[in-house]
Amino acid sequence: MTPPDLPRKTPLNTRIKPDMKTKIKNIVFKAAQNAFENGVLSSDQIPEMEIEQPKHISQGDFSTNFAMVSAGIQKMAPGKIAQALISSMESMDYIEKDYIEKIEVAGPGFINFFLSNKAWHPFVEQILEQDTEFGASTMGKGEKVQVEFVSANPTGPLHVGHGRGAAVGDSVGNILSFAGFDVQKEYYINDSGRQIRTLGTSVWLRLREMEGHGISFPDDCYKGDYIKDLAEKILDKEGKNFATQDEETAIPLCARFAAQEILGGIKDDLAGFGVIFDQWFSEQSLYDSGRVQNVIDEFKAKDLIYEADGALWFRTKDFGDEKNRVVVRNNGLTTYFASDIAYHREKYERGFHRVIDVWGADHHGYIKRIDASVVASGRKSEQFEVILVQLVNLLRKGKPVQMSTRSGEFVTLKDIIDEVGKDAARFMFLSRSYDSGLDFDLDLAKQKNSDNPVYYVQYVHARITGILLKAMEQGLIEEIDFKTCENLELLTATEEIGLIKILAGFTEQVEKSAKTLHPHVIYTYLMSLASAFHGYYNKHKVITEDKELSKARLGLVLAVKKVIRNGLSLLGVTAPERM
RNA sequence: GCGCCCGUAGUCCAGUGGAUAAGACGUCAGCCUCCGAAGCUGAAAAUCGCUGGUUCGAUUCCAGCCGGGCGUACCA
Repeated sequence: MTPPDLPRKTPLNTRIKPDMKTKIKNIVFKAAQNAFENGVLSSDQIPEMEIEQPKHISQGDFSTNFAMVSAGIQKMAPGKIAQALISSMESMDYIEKDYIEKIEVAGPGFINFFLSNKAWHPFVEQILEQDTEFGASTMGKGEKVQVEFVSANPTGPLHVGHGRGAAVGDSVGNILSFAGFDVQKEYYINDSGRQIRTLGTSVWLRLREMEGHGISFPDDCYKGDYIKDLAEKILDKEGKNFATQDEETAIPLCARFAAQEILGGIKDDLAGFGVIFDQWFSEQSLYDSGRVQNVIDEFKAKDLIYEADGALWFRTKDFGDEKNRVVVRNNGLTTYFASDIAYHREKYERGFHRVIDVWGADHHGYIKRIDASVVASGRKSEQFEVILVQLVNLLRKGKPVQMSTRSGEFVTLKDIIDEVGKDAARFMFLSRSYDSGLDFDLDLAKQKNSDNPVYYVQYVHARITGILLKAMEQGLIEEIDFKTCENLELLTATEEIGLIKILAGFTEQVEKSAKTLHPHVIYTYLMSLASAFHGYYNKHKVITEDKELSKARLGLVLAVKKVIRNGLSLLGVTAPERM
């Protein structure tokens, strides 16, 4: 048995993060070693064990299942092993003893550790000092990760579904970045192919119509009013140049114009939603640079692509897909899949070690084939991850709203932002796991009342700002923001220690969120922190006659304010000073 | 048929191997001469879809079934 060395330094007043779990783990290892040396335990084997935080306070701050998982190895009842370890710990001499109030055996053999108040106080100082950096982690070790999301075709405005994808992708990017990854956010523009051609046709027909020509408008064209607006814009800018051209010349011109206009609108909408991409990547550029053709040639040479029925097929079946997929149709046109192969290959060539795509759940059938292309390009399957965001059901008064781009009947993301507000919309989208479908009731979301959870959390921030301003007026503090705090040892109320425990857990939640790629972990965390704060606020006054105690409490609430702000910012939600 | 996601209180959901299943909405009963009541306290409400299996231990993992959503194109 080779337990890690116990730290010799006290965590108090140091800049080192007090990592309780590691310390407790070390104590357990050391105790097991002692017990073995004294002949109490029969084996020095250390099994897979965990240090966890129990759900109930009555079960202590930390607990370990060491005794239970050791039962087989030691051939002893878990309860006896636990008792032996505790005796061993009591005879040990270690610094952390000061911070551990008691250790006891409970339930089926858990060893529960109860920490003293002063073990928690240093966190408040740490938060004040680290400020916007508190909660950050080095977990990612600078690994280059790309998160690609939204990537909606520039054939129409963004709708609610895109909003959920945007909120998820942006937050995942923020969280990974905060967790120490080197993140790039990217939008893939499908500015090539049939849909763009259809867009051009739609606009061109409307243009002809305005010129007084009789037209028949095909079913597969886009019917929304925005198409007419685009046609009018063309008239304004280009006069009659487009409409008088022959069809083959005019349609691509219209397509290009329309796509650029729409993309501009998409960028504006996303900016209004607080989403800024590091890069906008054009599908057409993959054709222009010859990358699509190159990868097809290369894969053909490797017999990964073969010809049949006049088309070219990629052997995705060899990589676990249900069937092989077409990359070049028998009419000579490439499929979307062809450029996607080139695109994903290019991502890794740019140096990303991990590539994360955020897709709507209706695209789940594409995962296997893209994965196949990634593996065929010499990357590992684990380097490609897809976040599948389940669909949003838009409701109005509890009834589903029919939406389609083609028919032109939809509620745009912009509509929602205008009516609900960016913060409320983003918070709503991230309120639950994207593994579940989301019912988005417009009438409910439009309500600017207290039913909206975003106010619950933002209110904490505003409330604390109010307290700090008042404290400043009274001369208790010099600035609304400060880095150090006196008298922390005066924080002894159950609610105060409870609050600090939640604050101390922020980093772990960030890591959990980054590991699982689930932003709603942060949402849940913020709700519990907000709840704990509101409870504390109602029970205790921060500013009291006791100036020394007040100072300590001001430090605590400022720490809460900072963590709320840091957490909200990961979700792309602002933390207002007043509401 | 096959594939992916989901099935936890009246409703919406968190929890993914451990000890008393968390929260919100709704319902009921309370709290503002006092740092912001967009808040707080308390109560009632869940055989964790069903059946097996793995495990000392399963809401959590595995299999089968049932129910819901979404896919299943030489569309994107």
